[in-house]
Amino acid sequence: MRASTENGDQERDRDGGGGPRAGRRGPRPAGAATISRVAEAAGVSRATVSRVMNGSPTVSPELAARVRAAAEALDYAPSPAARRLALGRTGTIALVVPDLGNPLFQGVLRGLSQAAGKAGRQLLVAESDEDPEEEVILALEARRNSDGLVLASPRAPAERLCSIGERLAPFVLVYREVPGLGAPSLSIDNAAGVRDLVAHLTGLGHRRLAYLAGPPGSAGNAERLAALRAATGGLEVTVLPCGSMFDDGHAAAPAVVERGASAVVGFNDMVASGVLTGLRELGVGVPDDVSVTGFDDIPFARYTTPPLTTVSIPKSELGRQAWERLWALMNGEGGGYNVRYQPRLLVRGSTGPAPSR
Amino acid sequence: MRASTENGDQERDRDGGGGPRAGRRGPRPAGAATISRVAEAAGVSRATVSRVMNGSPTVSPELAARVRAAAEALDYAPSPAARRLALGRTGTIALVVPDLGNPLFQGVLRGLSQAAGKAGRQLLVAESDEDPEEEVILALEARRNSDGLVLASPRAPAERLCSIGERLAPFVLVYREVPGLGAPSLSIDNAAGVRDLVAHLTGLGHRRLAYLAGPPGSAGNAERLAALRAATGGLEVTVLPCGSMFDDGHAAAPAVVERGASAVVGFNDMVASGVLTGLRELGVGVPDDVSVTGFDDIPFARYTTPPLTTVSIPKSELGRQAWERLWALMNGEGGGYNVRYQPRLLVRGSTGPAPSR
DNA sequence: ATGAAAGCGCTAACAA
DNA sequence: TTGTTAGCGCTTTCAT
Repeated sequence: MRASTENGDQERDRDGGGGPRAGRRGPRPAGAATISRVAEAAGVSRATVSRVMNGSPTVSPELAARVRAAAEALDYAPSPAARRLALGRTGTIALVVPDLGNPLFQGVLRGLSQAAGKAGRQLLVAESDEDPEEEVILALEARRNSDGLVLASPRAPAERLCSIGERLAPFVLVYREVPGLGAPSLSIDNAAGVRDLVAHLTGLGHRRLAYLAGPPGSAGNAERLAALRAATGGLEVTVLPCGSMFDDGHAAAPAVVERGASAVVGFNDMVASGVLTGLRELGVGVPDDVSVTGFDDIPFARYTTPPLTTVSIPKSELGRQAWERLWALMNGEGGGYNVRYQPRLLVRGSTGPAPSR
Repeated sequence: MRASTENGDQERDRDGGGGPRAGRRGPRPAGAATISRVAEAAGVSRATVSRVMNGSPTVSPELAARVRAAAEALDYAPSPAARRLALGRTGTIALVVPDLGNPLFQGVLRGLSQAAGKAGRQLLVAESDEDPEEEVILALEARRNSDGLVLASPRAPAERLCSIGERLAPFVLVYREVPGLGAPSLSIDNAAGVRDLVAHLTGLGHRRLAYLAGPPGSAGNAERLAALRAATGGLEVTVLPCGSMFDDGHAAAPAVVERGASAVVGFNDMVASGVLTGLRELGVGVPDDVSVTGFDDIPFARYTTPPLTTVSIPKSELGRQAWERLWALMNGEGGGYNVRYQPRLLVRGSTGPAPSR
């Protein structure tokens, strides 16, 4: 499957010891200077070059200068691959998410990328495409190529995660909490968010709600739905299967109307925006005829018509915090407590008093 | 800056040859099986284990089975770090973008991630935060840790890019074309998109346009603006400094009204959506009083009120294609021709006939 | 302060 | 078909 070839480098002979055999194949970037060449050019040992490159203070200024000059002249930079092997450290951390198209994960990606970047770490990203087993495989592989992992795995079964927990360490879990897993978890208090939403809605007089359900199997959806049921004791709640995308919400509009709900609670902002549009197309006024709420506060939520009432969650903060935790873990400090971020209700124009009728 | 420690592993002694010295420090994942241990357990040489792990057909079935059993029992997987060094190949490709929050780059990220993932490659991602020099530094570093690079670098000066072109190879450039750079480029024909937009608008009778300019220094903005000027011979075009985010567009609404433009051409969909909202807040009807167009066709553009007229560009297709090109390049096949994707005009509700007044 | 040498864990010529 | 051996390019004792 792999093309091989390449052999266009002759000039090689380093390795001071004058090894018995010489000619070898060469998967070398063909031109990259090595530590040996620099050492030779500077007239010092490889150890000294290594010391200089790593800023060890135990090198005489003269030598250091000579080495630096030689390195400069040869345009030398240490091979990351060789350092990985020698150091047993990759300088990289990994992020595994189900869907890079989802603003939730984009948020943690950004936060993590910036935090890790600032600390001089590289970031490996993998997308599981919502496949539970794929999440696990990718996590394992990503972890082997990095020093630590941030895992957003809404689908993989808890037991599965626990069974590989040790091989994943150090790692931190985001948007989910798995009891018994030995990793810190950064999650959202979905129930609290839903309660705020429901309180807001009932305060406006709404008694007939419709819930636009997220993808089945999503841990977030399960939590939000359960909280909704718990928070709406005497109320009528219709659960409409929906999804997580604009189009899913859009397609659900007719069903909402048919059920005669006065308020619809979307699984997330995308389905909420979708239903907003769908409702308008159906001639239903929002919020005059029906109120709509979202969840997550994606950047766009402020710009729907009317602007979406939703609960805000700290997406990129999760990424930044994930880095902090991971960093602590990688330094052998404990992972600290789990935290659940409390969402904040954002009342905007898409909700209003229930129509009297 | 780096905490060190770790030393909790004693049991070590491999290396069949019985080397003179023995005790060593050990940055080993503390527990990971090595090829030597598997070889020992299976009673074969390391070479044989390597062969089996790499599916070489030149191993007798018995041996292969024994090796596989031993590997399984020890829970062995080859060290990626060691393979990198031995093979001179990382199994990873890198993507460098200015802003992970921008749907344009998210699109190529997704396309690339999926294509590379399907091919069993890992993906390294770095964000330059719109800093031209940072783009270059990050690109260089990312490239050293990968086998190939996809670079979205709207800011870095062409000469700078050319000067490091060799060290970046193999790589492909997206959303930009740099003559003389020895890398294939996948870009968007911004001028064509703008022409379509202008034709559409003038066809509707618009004569006074306002352009909401993107960030200064953005290559995309420069192209779009130049094309706009070229395409609007006798027309009045006001250029309003704006930016690339929702809020920038939103903030520009008053200026649009003040200039009395009958149509506003947004640098991208985000500023267009922003101005849409801003205009409505000002009591200006869209498209009755003024028409608005965007650029890019981000997922949300269909869901604004009214839905945004824009030009669609193949964001994730760019990512997929980038992988194809990179793959070809990595196999020593030429990079092929540069391609400019032609955007497609999407007429939606945000544009209409110019008011007669 | 500097160098010699022994690996890190794997692959691939080469020999048998 | 299998083993031996020489690296890949770096870091790090240990001895000087």
